[in-house]
Amino acid sequence: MDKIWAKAAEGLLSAGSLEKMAGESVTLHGMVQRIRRLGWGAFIVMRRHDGLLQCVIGNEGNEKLLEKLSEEQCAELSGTLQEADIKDASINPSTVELQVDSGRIIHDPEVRPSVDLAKKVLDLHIDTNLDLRPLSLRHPMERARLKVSEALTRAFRGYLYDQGFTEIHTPKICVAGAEGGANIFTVEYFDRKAFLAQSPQFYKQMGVAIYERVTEIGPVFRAEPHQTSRHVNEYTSLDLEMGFISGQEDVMAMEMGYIRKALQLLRRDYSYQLQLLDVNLPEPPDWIPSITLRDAHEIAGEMLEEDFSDEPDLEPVEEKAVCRYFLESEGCEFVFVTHFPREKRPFYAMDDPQTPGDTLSFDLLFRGLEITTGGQRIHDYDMQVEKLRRFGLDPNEFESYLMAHKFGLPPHGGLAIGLERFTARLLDVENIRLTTMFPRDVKRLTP
RNA sequence: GGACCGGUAGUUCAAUCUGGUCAGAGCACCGGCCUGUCACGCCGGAAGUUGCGGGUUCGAGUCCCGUCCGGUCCGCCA
Repeated sequence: MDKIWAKAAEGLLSAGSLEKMAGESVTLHGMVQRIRRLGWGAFIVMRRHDGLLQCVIGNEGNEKLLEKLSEEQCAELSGTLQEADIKDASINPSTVELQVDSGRIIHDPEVRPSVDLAKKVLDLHIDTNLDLRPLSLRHPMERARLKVSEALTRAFRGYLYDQGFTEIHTPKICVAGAEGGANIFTVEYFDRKAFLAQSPQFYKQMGVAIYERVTEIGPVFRAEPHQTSRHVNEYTSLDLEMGFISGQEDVMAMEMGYIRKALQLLRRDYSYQLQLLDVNLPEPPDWIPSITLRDAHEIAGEMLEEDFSDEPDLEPVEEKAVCRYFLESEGCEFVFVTHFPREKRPFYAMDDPQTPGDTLSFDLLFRGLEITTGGQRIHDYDMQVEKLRRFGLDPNEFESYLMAHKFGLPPHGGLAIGLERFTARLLDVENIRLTTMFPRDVKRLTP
């Protein structure tokens, strides 16, 4: 019998700890990001798990290594960590570099990279970038984007856990769709047809009666044949649903709390990525303006000198105009829009008793793009059955869902944030495919 | 599903409108030089069936038709 010792894991060096190790002898692994050869030797920039590290190697005694060294090799370098004056922090966010004594190539790639990963900015056509995703994501700036995306999920988990939410995992293979309108993918399920989840909505609502507050981070699938920079057919949804709310404002406040947390976490733990990507991070807001859809149409109408009052939803140009208005007037980059008409919202949306025809629902706009939809849901069984009928749906087909209502549900509401969209607007990236690791769209199923 | 745009070295682009020294540049690559670079620098070299098929023409990357592939935007939505 062999034994795997838990403490063995502690022997793995992290780049974060290297700064404190100046003067020590270490052996480090990494992949060769770039090589700058000079007459006396070379600078080797090693790509490691959380950053880059400059390594200095002289010719003497290392002739063979230097001759064979090339990009994307896996290498092991031994030497002394020493203080370094690094001009460009994107090369090395640390304050040390490795003075190499010896090294070896652990693995040599079959072919050289077909794109120039050593460039500071990976200047690729989006199509080339996506086709070569396993390679292009190795570039420091490309992988930094997904690191920011990680921060947003970390903050979501952490904040909601602190607020008493339970993280759940709901099925992605379903018997029916939750969202009206959006097309749904069909899959073969043994001898039956099943569908890919468009949203964890039903299960979140059931979860409210179980844990009172639930959250899920998971994939959702939309079979819409759209071809735009803000749509993909599989994306990551940051979901929450909470019981005993007094109104949708409670849900909106919870979202604000999360956003503040996310921005604080980014500032605290992701300064390397933010600097590398030259991110203009918003100040954590103390409040966010909230307007009705009618007001939004009016504001957009004035900004664009066009009449939107008959539109049931916000046009993309309106989203941009409304955001510009509140940035200029209030200095705020977030805007809530509320009271969407009944026909534009799913059957589980609570109707507003004050303004017939409207629902207690909201969107959150950020930098010109809708990144969230949420609202109060129907908790009363009779009310839900009646609304299903009004939508032309058969309540019998929603029997397992309606069990939640039938056996009692607290007043509740929730929301869903599009992770890739939030990340893209935060980073000022035009196409959400670039904030998706392996995007799925109408044309793309690989890599 | 609709509208518009594009496809030229490994890669990012120029030359297309106005057909004729128009097969060009940067980076990557190969060779040489460089004792601190940091998107290193300097000198030299190799690299393209201009997506594919057809047509017009003395001549097509360029104009026309077809076809394949892709992008942007709209409907819808996160």
